[in-house]
Amino acid sequence: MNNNIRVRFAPSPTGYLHIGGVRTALFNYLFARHNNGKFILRIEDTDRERSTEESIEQIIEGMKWLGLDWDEGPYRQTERQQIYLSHVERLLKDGKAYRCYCTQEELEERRKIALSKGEKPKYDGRCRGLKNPPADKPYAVRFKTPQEGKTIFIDLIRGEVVFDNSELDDLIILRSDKTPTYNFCVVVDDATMNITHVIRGDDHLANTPRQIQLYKGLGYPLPQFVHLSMILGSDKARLSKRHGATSILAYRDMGYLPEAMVNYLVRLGWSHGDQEIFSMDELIKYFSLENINKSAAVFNPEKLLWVNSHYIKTGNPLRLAKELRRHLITERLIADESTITDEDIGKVIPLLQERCKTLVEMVKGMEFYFLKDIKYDEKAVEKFFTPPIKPVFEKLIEVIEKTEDFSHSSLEGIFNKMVEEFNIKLGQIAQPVRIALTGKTVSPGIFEVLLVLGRERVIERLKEALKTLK
RNA sequence: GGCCCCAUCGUCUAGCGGCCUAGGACGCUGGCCUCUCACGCCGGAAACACGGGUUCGAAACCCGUUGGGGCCA
Repeated sequence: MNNNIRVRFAPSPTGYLHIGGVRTALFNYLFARHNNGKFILRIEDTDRERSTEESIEQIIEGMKWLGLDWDEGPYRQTERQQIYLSHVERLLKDGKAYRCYCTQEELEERRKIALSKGEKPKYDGRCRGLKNPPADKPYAVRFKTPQEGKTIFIDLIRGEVVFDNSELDDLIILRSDKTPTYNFCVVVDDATMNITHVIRGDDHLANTPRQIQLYKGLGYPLPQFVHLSMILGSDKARLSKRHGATSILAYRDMGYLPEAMVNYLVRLGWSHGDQEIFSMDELIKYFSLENINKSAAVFNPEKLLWVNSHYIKTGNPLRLAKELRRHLITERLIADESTITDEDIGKVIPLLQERCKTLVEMVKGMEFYFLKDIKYDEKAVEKFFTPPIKPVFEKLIEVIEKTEDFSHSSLEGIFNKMVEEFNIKLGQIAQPVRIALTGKTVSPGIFEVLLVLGRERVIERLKEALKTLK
């Protein structure tokens, strides 16, 4: 309907891309896509001390991995310094801002005094109407903020929010070192980029009245504001490293799928009836701000794991193979430049889909398929490679070698016949064979393993096992 | 400390004044299935923070309390 909608995700590149940030990005993205609007990526690297190129690369890598493609940007604040400075000039010229010659030390001093008297540690506005400004002293630029009345705005998920202007002080917009400040840059950026909906974290709610005053001072129309509640850790404190991994790429490396991350994160604060699983297309179709929850949400790793296992279970093997390749390489099961195809990798995947909750687990489970030499689990050998199994293996090799039909049903028939012949239970054959073929007591179904390895490798491995039996 | 925001099972949530003796999902748990491990299937325990109003009727509306979170330094 409205194709003029423009939203942005504006991370500061001072570390990795946080999953809280991802959720904010996702909500912006879905809102834009649902409304046929534009999604803009803007890097807020004003803080040059803490911003790094590496961090910018990580943000972009994370966004791409998740499939959150942007329509414009990435813009960078460091490339927009002139724009900020010209806006400062404009405010000075219009008499809406003034030079403040107070030093850090003086301000600190006054703040302490105010605090000790039990007063608000607010700037006293002493440079506001300065008649004779000192000629050569360094100065900051402050914005003249109204001291009376109220600033009222409608937050699209919280409703009316009211702040007393007396709470606001004259905000510094340009530091004495000529660098513009955060709140000022945000407003100038959002205004000049024609952002219609500012969708961001709750932590910016209290900044909004100052920003609104800046919009007014600069004569720009106000955007709509939408403040998303925070993601908390299990102790209800703001989610941080001490709650575990918070970097999106860390989750990728732990074997989570991007569709699982998106699906889990979107359900933290947003819902569509009782539905739990959503494709990206469904999310775009259903997403709306009205269904966003006001309260903060606790990040729950168990549920994320379940969502991930769902996507592993239901994923197309070829699609999973693409994502799995990265992990096979880090686990050194295939070489970096391996020519193995996704189709090849995809052959084993169906055997593991029901059994793995992460791709890292899947890689573990696939070792038997890629490894040339099987290393036997010691305890398993002790328990299952007992003398009575020797004739069973010998017979099995013989039968498998001469069977024409190397299929699931035929193999099942062969095993069943052995069960009768040796008067044992299926498990008593399956377990030793499993160990011979995979080295472990845990694996996919035994017939599936036989099939995926193929007759030659099966016989090879059974013979190898026989050697250890003596 | 001041200001702002929030409050349904342990967790994510449905609920937008009567459909609620509160539904779903994760997790937990009892059972079934079974060649291992899983998957799956059937069942169970588990919540409207508290106190006042408003109303014929409140989980839902208003006020307060408590608790949690955020911003400002």
